[in-house]
Amino acid sequence: MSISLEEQIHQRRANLADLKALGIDVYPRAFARTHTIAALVDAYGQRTHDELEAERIETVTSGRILGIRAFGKANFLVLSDGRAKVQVYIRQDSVPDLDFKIYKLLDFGDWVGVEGRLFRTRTNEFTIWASRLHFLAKCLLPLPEKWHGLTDVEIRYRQRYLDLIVNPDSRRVFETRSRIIAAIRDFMTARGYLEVETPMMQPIAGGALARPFVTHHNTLEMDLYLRIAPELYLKRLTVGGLERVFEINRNFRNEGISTQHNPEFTMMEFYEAYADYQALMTMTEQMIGTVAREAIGTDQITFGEHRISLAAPFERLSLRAATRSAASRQLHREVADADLRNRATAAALAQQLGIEIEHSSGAGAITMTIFEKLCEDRLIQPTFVYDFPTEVSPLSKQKPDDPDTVERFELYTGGFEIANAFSELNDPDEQRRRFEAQLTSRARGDLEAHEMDDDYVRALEYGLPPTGGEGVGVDRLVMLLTNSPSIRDVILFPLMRKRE
RNA sequence: GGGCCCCUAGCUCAGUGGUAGAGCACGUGACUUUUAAUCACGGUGUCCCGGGUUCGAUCCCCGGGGGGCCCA
Repeated sequence: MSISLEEQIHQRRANLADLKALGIDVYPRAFARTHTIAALVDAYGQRTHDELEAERIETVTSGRILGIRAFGKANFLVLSDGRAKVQVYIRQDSVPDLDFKIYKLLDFGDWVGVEGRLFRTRTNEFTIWASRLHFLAKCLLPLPEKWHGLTDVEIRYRQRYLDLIVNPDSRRVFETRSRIIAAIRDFMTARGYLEVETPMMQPIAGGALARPFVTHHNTLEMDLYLRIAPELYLKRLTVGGLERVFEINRNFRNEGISTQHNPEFTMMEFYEAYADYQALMTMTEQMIGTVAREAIGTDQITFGEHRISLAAPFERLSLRAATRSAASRQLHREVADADLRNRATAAALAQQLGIEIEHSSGAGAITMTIFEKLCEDRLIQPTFVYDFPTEVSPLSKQKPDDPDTVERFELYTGGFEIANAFSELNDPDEQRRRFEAQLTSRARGDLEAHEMDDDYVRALEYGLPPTGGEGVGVDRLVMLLTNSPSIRDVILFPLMRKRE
């Protein structure tokens, strides 16, 4: 009697041993098939019973057993190649004796190859009438149940292979993710961008305001950071004359984990000489719509309870105006632009709104905090929020008539940020002053403040042309386009605590 | 880091202060076009871990672990 898990595994191992005893190679090297299951279903799945009988189509295919219906001398397997399923009919008098013995030793989850003819059963099911059965690999552990599938999110993330075996929707998310990245790459290369790769291990973690992971190179005896952004290296390339560059790669930020944050995440970051942030807004709304249409066939999406249009043009909203308007509504009085530009009045405003702020925050950081609290999760339709405080944007170029404000925007959709862009600061003297201001913040205790990067300033001294740059959060874009509520649903192996 | 919730069979889930159940899966048998196959028989377990209360804890209490959601 095989009942407990141990006994089920034992039974499967016994079946494997019996297969070996039949003299077959139970771990064969290769298997030549004429069709994948998906190709079979695509090509012939619509054929009628009479058409299949007339054409007598022979096929060789393979997959994992996801169903066994046994009737003694007439048996049915359901095979899956992950994208499609097909039924296989195994009659004792239609296959060699050896193959029928193999059939008797099969378990749910095993990999097999099948040769046979396509037909439709009495119940009109598209089926392969097997003439040969080949054993390809054993599944030694019982799989999750076929009807309810696997819903335990912890197992889905830790053992993604099980999720992929039994939850076709999960596989579809990652197929869509692949198409999204391909569509982004196509969009960029079609516009003359060069795809590059820059260091993931950096001696100075620059290009963003975030805490880095630290690592160490043994023979160089050098501490290194996993990059928080590729920004400063990509702009060095623009200094070097690469006028349009992009990189799709991982960033690492040593901060909290949430439905919108994984410590490692994928960014598409690009720089375009002679473009400013206005040009990037136009390009971004084209890119998002194009990628959506290419990856999922439409720019009209459902995200949770929302219907969202990703068709250009997107809404445009000044950061301070959006913040003032939300604060005014909540306090039932008119909040002035000046209130956001002075630390004392901005701090007072935050207090009235019941929003906590950091001691190291100046007026700009306080404005950002208020914006994030009051506005961010209400920005459901794609919206460019533009003109950020200089204080929180050490790498962005100021507006010509307003040194407190930089030419920067973030794109919000579905209630979260999916892109961040600006006209790049290319004045080396101003850049050095900004880094020094960041060092002051750091001294006051802001662990996310930017470090000094002398070589980057030196690169600017050689001359960076007017340039616009942007980072697009690929994982979050995938969340939107696959209607996934958590970033862990679009990352194959999200970071989890160690087990045991 | 804080709050709330969850952890029971391989999976999906019930349940109880008296020693644990269902469906699927699994085993045996019947069945040569079934399809969540059916029928008969069989019945799985560190009730997340540790401690406490109790005659007795899977259940109540305390601590810990892992996960989810919300907040930071």
